[in-house]
Amino acid sequence: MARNGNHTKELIARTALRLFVDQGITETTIRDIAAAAGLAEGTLYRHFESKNELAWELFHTNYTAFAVELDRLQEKYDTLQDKLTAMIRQFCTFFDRDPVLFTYLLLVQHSQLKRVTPEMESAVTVLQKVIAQGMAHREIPPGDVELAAAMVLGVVLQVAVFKAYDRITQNLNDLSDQLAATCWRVLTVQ
Amino acid sequence: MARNGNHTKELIARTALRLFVDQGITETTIRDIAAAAGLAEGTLYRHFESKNELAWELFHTNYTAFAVELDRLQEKYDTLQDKLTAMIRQFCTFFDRDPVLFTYLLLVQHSQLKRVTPEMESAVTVLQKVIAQGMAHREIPPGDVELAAAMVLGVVLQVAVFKAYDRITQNLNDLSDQLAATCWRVLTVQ
DNA sequence: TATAAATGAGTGAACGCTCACTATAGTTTT
DNA sequence: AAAACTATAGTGAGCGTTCACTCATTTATA
Repeated sequence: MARNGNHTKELIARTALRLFVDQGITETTIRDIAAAAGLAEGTLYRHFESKNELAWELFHTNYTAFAVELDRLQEKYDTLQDKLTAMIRQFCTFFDRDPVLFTYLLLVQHSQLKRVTPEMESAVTVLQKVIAQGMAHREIPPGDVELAAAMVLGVVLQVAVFKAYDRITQNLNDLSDQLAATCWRVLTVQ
Repeated sequence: MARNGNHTKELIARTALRLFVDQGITETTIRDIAAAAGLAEGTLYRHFESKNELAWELFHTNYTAFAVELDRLQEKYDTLQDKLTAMIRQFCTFFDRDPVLFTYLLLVQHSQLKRVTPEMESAVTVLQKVIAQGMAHREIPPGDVELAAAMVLGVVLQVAVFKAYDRITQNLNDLSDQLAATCWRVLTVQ
C-alpha cells in the first residue's frame, strides 16, 4: 500500500533474507521473492540492480556493520580478556536478536567471500587485531595470530551453527560466559 | 580411450569435485564438467542419475566413509584424550591428503545437510559419542555434550577453513598436536 | 557380431531481466 | 481550488538465454 520506497526496499530485503536462508540463494527465484512479498517482479528491480546485488547487499551491509560494532566495543576495554568477553557477548546478542540474519551471514559466507577484499574490515580482522595486541602486551603467550584467531572463532561460530540447526536449545546469550571462558583458555594454552 | 566404466566414473567424480569447489555446485554446469573431463554430456548420465545425485554422492560417500574411519580409529584407544588426539590427527591427515575433497565437504555441508538423516553416522556423532563416554567415565567434567562437541569441532574445523583459504600456511598435520592440546583444554575447562 | 560405452544435437522448462504502461503523491501553474 | 505537470513506485507479459536432461546414432571391445 504505502508507496514508500524505503519501506518496500526493507520488505524485499527481509523477505529475500528469509527465503535465501530457507532455500539457498540460487534456489530462490525473483518470482519467489516477489510473490512472498506481495509485489510484482519488476518492483524488485526498482530497488535492487539484480538478484546478485540483492544477495551481496544483504551480506555486505550486515557483515561490515557487525565488524564496526565489534571494533567500537573492544575499544572501550583495556585488557584482552575484557575485550574478548565483550565481543563474544555482543556476538551472542546479535545472534539471538536476529537469528535469520546471522544464519544468512554464516551460510553464504563461502559463496560471497570472493567479493570480500582483504582490506574490508570484518569480525575476523578485528579479532586478529585484538589478539595481536594481547600478544604484544604479554597478556597471552606469543604465537601464530591467525591460528589463535581461527581457534577462538571456531569455538564461537560452531556453537552458533549448532544453534542455527537446533542442536543446541539454549539462547547463545546464556552461553556467552562459558564461551568467553573457553576462548580464554584456548588463548592461554601452553 | 579406455572404455572402462569405473575409470570414467572416477574421472567424472574428480573433475566435478574440483569444479564444484572452485565455482560452486550451481555455477558448475554439466557441460563444464564434461568439457573438463574430455567427455560428452550424455556420458555423465550413464554414470550418474542427475547432477544433484552426483553432488550428493560426492558428499555422502566421503562424509560417511570419514565417519566410519574415525569410529574404527577411536575404538583402538582407551582414554578420551587418546581417542581425541588420534581423531584430530586423522582429521589433519585427511585434509592434507586431499584438500579439495575436504574443502568440498566443508563448503557444501550446509546445502547437502538437508538430506542427512539424524541416524546417519557422521564425524559429529562419533565425536559426541566419544565425549559422552569421557564424561560418563569422569575423564572430563560432566556438561552439555552437544555444546562440548560444537566447541571442539569448531576449533578444528575453523582452522581447516582458514587453511582452505590459505590464511594458514602450515600443513594441518604440523598443527595436529597443538590442536589436540587445545581441544583437550576446551573439554577440561571449569 | 553382440554389447556396452560414448556421443552431441535437440528439447522444453525455468529463470533473470526488460519495458511499455498504469497508479499515486507531490508541486506548480492558471 | 482546479488543472496540469513531474517524479517516483508498481505492474506483469514477454524476451532471450541457459541448462539439465534425452535419445537416436556411432564407436570400441570381447
